[in-house]
Amino acid sequence: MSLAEDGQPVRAKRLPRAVRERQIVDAAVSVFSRLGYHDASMDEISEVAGISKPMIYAYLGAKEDLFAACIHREATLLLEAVVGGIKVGQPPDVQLWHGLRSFFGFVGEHRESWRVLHRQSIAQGGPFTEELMAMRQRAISLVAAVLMRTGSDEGVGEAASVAGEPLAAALVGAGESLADWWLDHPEESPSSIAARLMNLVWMGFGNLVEDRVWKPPRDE
Amino acid sequence: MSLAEDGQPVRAKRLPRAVRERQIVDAAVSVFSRLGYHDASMDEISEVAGISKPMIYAYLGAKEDLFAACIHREATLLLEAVVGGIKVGQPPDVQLWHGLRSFFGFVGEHRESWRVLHRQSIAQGGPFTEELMAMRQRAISLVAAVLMRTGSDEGVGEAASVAGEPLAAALVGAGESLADWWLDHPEESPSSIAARLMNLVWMGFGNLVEDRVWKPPRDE
DNA sequence: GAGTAAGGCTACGGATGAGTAGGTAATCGG
DNA sequence: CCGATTACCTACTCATCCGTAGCCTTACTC
Repeated sequence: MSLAEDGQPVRAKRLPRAVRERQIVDAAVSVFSRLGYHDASMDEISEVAGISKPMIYAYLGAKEDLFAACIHREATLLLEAVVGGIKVGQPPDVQLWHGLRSFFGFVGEHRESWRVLHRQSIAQGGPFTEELMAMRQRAISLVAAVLMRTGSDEGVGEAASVAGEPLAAALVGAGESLADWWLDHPEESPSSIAARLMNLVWMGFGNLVEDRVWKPPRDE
Repeated sequence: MSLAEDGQPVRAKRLPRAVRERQIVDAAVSVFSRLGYHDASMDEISEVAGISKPMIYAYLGAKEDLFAACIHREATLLLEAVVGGIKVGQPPDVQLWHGLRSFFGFVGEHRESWRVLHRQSIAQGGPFTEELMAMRQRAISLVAAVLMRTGSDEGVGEAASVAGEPLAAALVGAGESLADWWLDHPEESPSSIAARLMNLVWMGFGNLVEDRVWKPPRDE
């Protein structure tokens, strides 16, 4: 238990429910990220949140519910960041570029969120996967829409239009694991990571080995 | 406890240690894959293996050791499959194609192995990640070597040679998550999955949206 | 400034599951 | 055929940790 300097037990200051809920989810994301779902104990989360355990149960329910709340909040934030980064009316490669930059920008600034979101929720399976699947599906649709827009503008080829969704899935997957890889190689900048993936998926190795690379437009 | 039809307790038949160890690891892979590291209990593994729990401890040590043994065995098998699938002396795109096909072929026939290897070991972190990292690094080096060979043959461009390793990392990552995606969309064939990734990383979207696709050579 | 609702706490029950102690039966070298 | 070795088992101990019962205490409300 926490004791003040005079040895008296410390009671947390009274705060409105909304604020506490935020603090609790913050703490939970941090602990889940560091220890994983199972090794994270409700006791530790409550300690990090600066509050006692029964409050978590009162506000956010059981451990599963708490975890689901984490997933949901972080997924929403991530998607908003990516959607917000894309400017309509641009050519598709530029849209893709901005989307990737927003994505890696978010992951770079919220590594803990990403760790919980991707690694943990995938590994747990069950009810958590659904939340993640929903987000991934939205991301895939987004990418597919960008590609299809190109198609309708310029008369897309048969192969691409038929395979739009799975290709988008592959790209989203590539982004996910490159982000994972990045967790373990944190020295790179978000833009440089985004550029790597952009070159890989837009130009392809076939072009890259002959030094034909993709470059962002002037205005960045 | 297991009882025979006459109500007598059943004692497992005596078998040499090597055989039992194999059975135990087989059972462990299956249970870890289905339930995840933490929810898998040693009791259930012993039951699936058709043997009692102390035998596991006697032969393979604690739960962590058992899991590490699973990772190690499956990783070795996977890498051997991929390396064995690549024929030297072929052009780089064909080598890549064969490597991808072997990879997805293995994952398709050993979904349980892949689930343990990738999803579980990544999520657990700690000592298990190392084993996986080592394997991934070997895969990355392999891919990088294929790309670099192209470079020295045809005078590779500055961008590609500088970025060889990270690009290979991105490709390996893309393969990993496409395999993960595949776990949840099992209706596709291994070749079709491999072809998707091949097109994505070799041709790039830039080509695909204009219907320029990559096709395997005549002899498959 | 009493009443009350909402924020906060300590301390425990109960389940689960890792790991072990200590003993029995089958095989093998002599 | 007889130790000795090795395979194998049942039945526990002990720690961890989720979730809750029951009880204070602070701050608005009239």
